[in-house]
Amino acid sequence: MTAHRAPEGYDPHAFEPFAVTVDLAVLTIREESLRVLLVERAREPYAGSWALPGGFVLPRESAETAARRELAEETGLSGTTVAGLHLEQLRTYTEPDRDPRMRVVSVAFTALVPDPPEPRGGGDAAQARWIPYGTHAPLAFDHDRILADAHERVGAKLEYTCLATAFCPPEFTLGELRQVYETVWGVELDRPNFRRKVLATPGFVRAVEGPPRLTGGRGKPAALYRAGGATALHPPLLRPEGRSS
Amino acid sequence: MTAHRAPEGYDPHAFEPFAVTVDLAVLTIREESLRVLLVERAREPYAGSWALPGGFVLPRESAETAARRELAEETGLSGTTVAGLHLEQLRTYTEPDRDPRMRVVSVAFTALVPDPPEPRGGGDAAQARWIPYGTHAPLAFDHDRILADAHERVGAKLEYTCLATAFCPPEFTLGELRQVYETVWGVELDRPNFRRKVLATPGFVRAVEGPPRLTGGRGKPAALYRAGGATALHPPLLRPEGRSS
DNA sequence: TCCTTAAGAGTCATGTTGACTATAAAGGGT
DNA sequence: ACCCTTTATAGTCAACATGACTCTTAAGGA
Repeated sequence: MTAHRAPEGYDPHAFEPFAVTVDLAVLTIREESLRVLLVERAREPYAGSWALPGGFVLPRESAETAARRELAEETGLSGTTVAGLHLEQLRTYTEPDRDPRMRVVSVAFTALVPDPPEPRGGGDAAQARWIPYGTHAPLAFDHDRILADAHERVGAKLEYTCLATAFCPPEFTLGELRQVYETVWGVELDRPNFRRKVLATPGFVRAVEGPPRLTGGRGKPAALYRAGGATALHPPLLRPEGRSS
Repeated sequence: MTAHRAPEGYDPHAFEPFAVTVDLAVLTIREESLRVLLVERAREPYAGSWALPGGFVLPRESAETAARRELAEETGLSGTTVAGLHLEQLRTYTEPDRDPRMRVVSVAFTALVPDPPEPRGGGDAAQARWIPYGTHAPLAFDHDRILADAHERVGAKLEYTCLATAFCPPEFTLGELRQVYETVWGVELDRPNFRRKVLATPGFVRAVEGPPRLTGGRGKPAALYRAGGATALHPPLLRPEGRSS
C-alpha cells in the first residue's frame, strides 16, 4: 500500500481540495405518474437547465444529515416530517470533470415522499417542481445518470423489500400500494394476485380496524392498511419480465 | 434551496477542505473460509491495528480508478488482471469524526478475488494478510462497519445476481460454486437442489466441452463450467432462512 | 336503472422449491 | 483386493407460489 491515510504532517490546505456535496433524487407518486423533484438553475454553469436539488456538506455534518437538511429546505416539509421519510444513500459520483468549476464529489441519495407538498423555490434556484419521470429535458451535470440509477435502485428494491409503503401515506389501500408498483415498474399487475401476495407476506401491511372503507373515486370502497414492521419480502415480489441490479 | 453549487466566486482554498479516500473490502474464498485482505497499520492513529486497505483519491482520478489502483498495489496482481476483477462501489462513509486527524470522506468498494495471491506489504503498512472473516480484532476507524456492510451486500447479491462466479477461477465445478454460497452465507445447501437451480437458470453457467472431469480431492470427478453471460438471477436463489438488504 | 370501475373472494394449472433416495466414480485404509 | 468415505449427478414427490381467470359486491355517473 502507498499512503493509506494522511501522513502525520499532512497539511489540509496544501493542495487543491475536493468539495463534497449531496444530490437528492426525491421521488413521489402523483396522478398516476412517478415524479421527481427538480430545480431550475439560476446561474452558470447550466443556467436554465433543470437539476436535482442538493448542496454542500457542511464541515461538521455527515452526508446524510446534509441530505435531510436539504430535503427539508427543498420540499418545505418540517424537520420532524422529514425525519420520518425514507432516505437512502444511492452511490457517490466522483468523475473528475463532472463539475466544470472544480473537483466535486457528490454523494447521491434517494428519498421517497408520500403525498407531495408543493415545493418552494428560492436560493439560487429559479423554481422547483415535481416533474414526471422521463419527461424532462436532459439535466445538468451528471444528474440524468444519478436519476436513472435512483429509478433502477428503487425498482429493484420494490421486488425484495417493503419499500413501497414509503410512497404511501400512513393509511393506504391495497390499490394505492399496487399503483406504486405499477407506476415505478411501468407495468400493470393483476389485482387479485397482488392482493394475495401482499396479504400473504407477514408484516408487509397491517389491516386498520376502524371503518373498513374509503373513497378515492369510483368503485367499491377499499379497506385501509398501515405499513407492517417487516422490511424484507421473502419470497420477493418479482417484476413481470424483469432484470435486477 | 440554499447554495446548490459553488457560487461563482467560490474559492476552493477558503475553508477547511475534505479529503477523499477509498477503502477496499477485498473478499476471497480460501480453504473453506471467507477471507478479507487486511493491512496492519504502521503509524498513528490506530498503529498496530488492522484496517482495510485504501488510500487517497488523486486529483485527476475517479474513486473507481483509485480503488483499482490500490487493489493492484495491495494484492500484487497485474493491472490487466485487476481490470477483470469484480469491483463495486459499496457506499460512502462521511461521519465528521471518523478520522481523528481531519475531515475524511471515504468511498468504500467491495472487490471479489478468485484464487488469492499472497499480498505484498509495504508503504506505511506493516504487513498485509488474508484474514478469515470475523476472526480479527476490531479494525481501525469505522472499518468494522464497512466490512460488515460489504459482507451483507455480497450475501444479498448472491441471491439475485450471478455474482458468485466472481469468486471462482475461469473454470470451476458446481461444487466450488456451491461453496461460495455456503461460505458467504454460512449455511449448507442441498447439492442436488443447488445443481438443479443453477443449471436451470439460463446464462448462469456454461458447460466446458473438454475432458468432463477434474480432481479436487476425493469423490467422483466433476464437470467444469464457465461463467455464463447472465448477470441477474430470475427467479432468485434465496437464502434458507434469510433476510435481505 | 344501467353501465363502468374497482375491491375482494376463489379456482385451476403450472412452475419452483425443499426433502430425500439412489447410483456412479473417485481416494484411502487395511 | 475390498470396504468405507466422499462427492457428483440423476430422479421423485409433495408443498408452495404464481399467473391467468371468473365471479360477486359496492360504489359513482349518465
